[in-house]
Amino acid sequence: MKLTTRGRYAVTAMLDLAINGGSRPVSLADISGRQEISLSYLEQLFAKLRRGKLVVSARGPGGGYRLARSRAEIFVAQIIDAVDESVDVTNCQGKGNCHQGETCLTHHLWEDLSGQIHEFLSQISLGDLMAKRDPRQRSVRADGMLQTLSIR
Amino acid sequence: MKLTTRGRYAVTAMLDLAINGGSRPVSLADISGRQEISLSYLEQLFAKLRRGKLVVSARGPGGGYRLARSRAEIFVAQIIDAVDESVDVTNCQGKGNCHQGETCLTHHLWEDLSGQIHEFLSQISLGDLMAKRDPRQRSVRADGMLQTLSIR
DNA sequence: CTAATTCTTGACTAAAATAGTCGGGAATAG
DNA sequence: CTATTCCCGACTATTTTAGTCAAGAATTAG
Repeated sequence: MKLTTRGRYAVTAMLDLAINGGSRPVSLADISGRQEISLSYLEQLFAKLRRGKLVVSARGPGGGYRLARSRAEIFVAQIIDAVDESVDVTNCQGKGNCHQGETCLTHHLWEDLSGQIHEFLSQISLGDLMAKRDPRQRSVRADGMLQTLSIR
Repeated sequence: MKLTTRGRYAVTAMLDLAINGGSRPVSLADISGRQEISLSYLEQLFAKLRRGKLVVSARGPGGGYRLARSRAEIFVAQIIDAVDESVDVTNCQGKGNCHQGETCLTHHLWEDLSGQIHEFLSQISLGDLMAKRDPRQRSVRADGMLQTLSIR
């Protein structure tokens, strides 16, 4: 898991789409104007988001992009994964060298943490962010069920 | 909140320190060897970690670094904050322009999410990562108390 | 049909961040 | 004294980020 400015742009743009996209598509020019992200850069991002099946496009006048599914079914982790191809963290990729070394241990611990962050962001949908009724409430997936946990 | 390779290096190095640091300090040369991070780069990272009061140093032969406090009192968010100075996300920094605009809305939502990630990483200590008795158990701070939540 | 709109693609570029290098110091243990 | 280790600043190479440009394809409005 990586969390860069590009990922932030992507989430921001998708949020804009979720907010401003009703029945009709939203053009990149509109998003560019509202979010102050260069149009060409948005084009690059949306190419990846489209490949990631998160948005669908419509060309021609009145065209643009719309979410590929409902706000509740698009999660932050998916957006970031789509635009930020993940890096390999280990330097002994299953090669089995550095066996029992501290190297493997810390790398494993990091991967574990990274996985937890990913899991965390997999629980937050665009709909959750928009709803935001009570920011101190968050839903946590546990054993397949959704369990509401109030934090802070 | 940003999560880059630099932050990963820092957390990895701090984990190494937590694991290999007993009573005596650990030299950067040792960490460099184990984690395959260049010595000079580690020096830069540890300069920041020291300024962030996360480690203390000891010069001379047998010297090195040790954690500034116990493993249980050093949290991942603190490490990342120390080495990855955060960026400002908004483009209308409280100036009040773009009032009521969609721009402010999405930025606010992003900041909110970013804060949640930060809060999440503020709950995980080096000790937690090391303990890792059952990776499916994680502690979540709620209302000042620690509440154990089993996930997945 | 025509023209304007909008996505689509690829190549290129500027700027910033990342990762690493180098060389000289200062403290300190043995 | 001397080897070790942190400390510091300047410098550099590489990669990533962000943006530009240009040509083209699909589609809709009129």
